Amino acid sequence: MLKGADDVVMEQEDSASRHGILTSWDINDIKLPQDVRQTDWFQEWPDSYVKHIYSSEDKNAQRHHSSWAMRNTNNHNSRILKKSCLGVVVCGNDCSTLDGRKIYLRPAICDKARQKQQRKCCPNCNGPLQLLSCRGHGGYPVTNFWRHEGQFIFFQSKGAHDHPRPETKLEAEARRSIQKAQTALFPSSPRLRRIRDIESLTGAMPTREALPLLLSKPDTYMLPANFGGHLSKSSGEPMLGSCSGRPPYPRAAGEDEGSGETPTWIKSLALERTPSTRRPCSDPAIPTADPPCADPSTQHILLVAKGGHVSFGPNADPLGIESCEEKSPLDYSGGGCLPPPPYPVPQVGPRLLEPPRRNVGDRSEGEHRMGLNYCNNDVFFHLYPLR
DNA sequence: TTATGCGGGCATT
DNA sequence: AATGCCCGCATAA
Repeated sequence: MLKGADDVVMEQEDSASRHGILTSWDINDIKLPQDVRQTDWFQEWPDSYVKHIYSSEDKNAQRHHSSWAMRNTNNHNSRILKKSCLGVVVCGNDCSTLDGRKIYLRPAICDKARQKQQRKCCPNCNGPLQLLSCRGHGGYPVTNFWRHEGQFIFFQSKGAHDHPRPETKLEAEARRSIQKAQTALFPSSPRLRRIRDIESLTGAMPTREALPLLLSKPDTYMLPANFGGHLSKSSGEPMLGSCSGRPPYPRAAGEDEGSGETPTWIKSLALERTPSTRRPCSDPAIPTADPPCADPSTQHILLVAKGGHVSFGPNADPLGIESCEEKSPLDYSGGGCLPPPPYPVPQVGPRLLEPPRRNVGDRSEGEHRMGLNYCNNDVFFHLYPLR
């Protein structure tokens, strides 16, 4: 990020003005423009210092959605909703699969759920998970502001995300649905429940053979048609993560280069339901080889590629994995990745500047507590004897 | 159970 | 005073 924030803003406003888009406002202005000629498509991945004006009819804007993991932040201003980015959950081992995919999980928005999430293990190498916090706004998390004014919803983003994109909200929701289906299919036992915990967290999926069974509520797994745009209103609305990926005529401002990055497994689910229309979008890169960090029996996991793609490992036995949550910190030299690094090596991006945070030692999450997330190798060795 | 929003409160600048 | 963020609470999905 070599450009200054002001440069970025100016460039974007130049670009926006060329498109006849009104950007000469700030979210804190007493009066916001109401002579808006054109509203924006909903932006799934707003980044940098962008502004958007959405229609107040836009469901996603109404809900202040984002595919970034944004949490509410109190700014002591009830008129302007402020949200700050939670970053992305990565593998503390910085493990990769054979095809170079990284694990980028979506941090839970709810504090309690996020703490629970951080006690779990990497779905790929079983190493510790690490919350990579966002520091894209002067060392602080990127902030998004939402303000409802008249028939418009004004959106402003401050800061450029300095971390990879997490899995989308849609993927997380689909996972939860699948987890529910699993719960219905497999009556609870403590062991199964813990397995499901991991699957819920990581996106681990049932075997493909089992999927049709689990897709008993097909609509649940289809992408919501209202997530991704609003102008078309009645039909043809671009879907978040849909195969079409992009709106038919999106605005240039804040163009979302990632909107076409459909998670492979969602594509696969869509393919299962609508093969004739979805087939051209299928991703041929669904891995067929074993990922490097896990026993083949555990590879029904969600893998997120560098570009945000998601795919599944080959079929797996859902009983082949055991949770290591809430175990004492231990060396994880046998933790799936062979050979493992001698210490966690988060390398998602250089962190040259410490953020101006206070009471860092008191913080209950983020990089500083990754040491608590290590897994119990006794359990792990039991399940994954060294070859 | 989790996401979301609100607002009190505290520390820092 | 502005800002950042923690926390608890309430509500919705």
